Amino acid sequence: MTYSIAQAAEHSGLSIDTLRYYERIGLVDPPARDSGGRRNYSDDDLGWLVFLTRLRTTGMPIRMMREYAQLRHRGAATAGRRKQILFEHRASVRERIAELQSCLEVLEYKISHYEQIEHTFVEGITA
Amino acid sequence: MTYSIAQAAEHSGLSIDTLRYYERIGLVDPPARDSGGRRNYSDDDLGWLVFLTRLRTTGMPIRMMREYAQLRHRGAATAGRRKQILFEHRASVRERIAELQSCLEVLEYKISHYEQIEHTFVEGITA
DNA sequence: GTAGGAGCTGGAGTGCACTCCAGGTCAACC
DNA sequence: GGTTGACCTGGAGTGCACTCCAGCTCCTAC
Repeated sequence: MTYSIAQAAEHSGLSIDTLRYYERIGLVDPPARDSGGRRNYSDDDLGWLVFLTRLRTTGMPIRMMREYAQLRHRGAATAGRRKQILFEHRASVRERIAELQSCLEVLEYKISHYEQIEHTFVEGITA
Repeated sequence: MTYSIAQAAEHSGLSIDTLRYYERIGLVDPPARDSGGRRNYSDDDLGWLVFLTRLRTTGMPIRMMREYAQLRHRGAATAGRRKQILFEHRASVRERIAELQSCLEVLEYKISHYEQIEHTFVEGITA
């Protein structure tokens, strides 16, 4: 099964321009082409694209994704290093979640502060 | 108690340049100045700066922080709108956390995959 | 009184990750 | 065979959030 660039974009959630951009910078291997020179993405290509979007969503910088892509290209011998990258990235994602949760608490506090103001205001009216 | 720009930077975790930049774009009110024209940040100024860093950490875009800052400047009448902004932002932070957590699962899965490869490899050696 | 260091200003430059564009090709349908 | 629409290329442009710089002033300590 092969997919046009529009279908690959649809499936991965990336834009067509971003797909071509990722190819240019070496994040994805150039996909096969049809007789007219158009890209034909394979299921494997799509799988990799989807994985990339996960890494991107978690804030991995493109240069690190590229390093990972290049290691992957060099085969099984690089599995250790790839695992290490994911390992470190997992730690940073966990940190990020913790950071967001702590900021969330500040937000909760502020919101409750506004709710208290509103409450006081309503009491002021009814009193 | 007042603070130099270096102290304000230290306390807020923002750089000196960023403090001046935030002032230029209207994110923070111009602080008082000493006789030599140097900025003197008050405790209130620092509190606001710290709150801004929380919003920034959670990914609030600067234009939204600026809207909030402007509303704040207009006083109590805008409290409702400010609360609404925080409310909506809280929802987006929660979504972001959920998104990160779901990507974290993919990462866990990938890492366990690499661990399985290593395991197989070790078995291959010892067998 | 001068050397050094912190701070000042307006404006230019940076890095990231896209996003858009002009001008072209190609296949299919009417 | 002409039009339409998807896709192609290389390269330029965008938006965000800083970050850096030159050239200056001011205060302090020697």
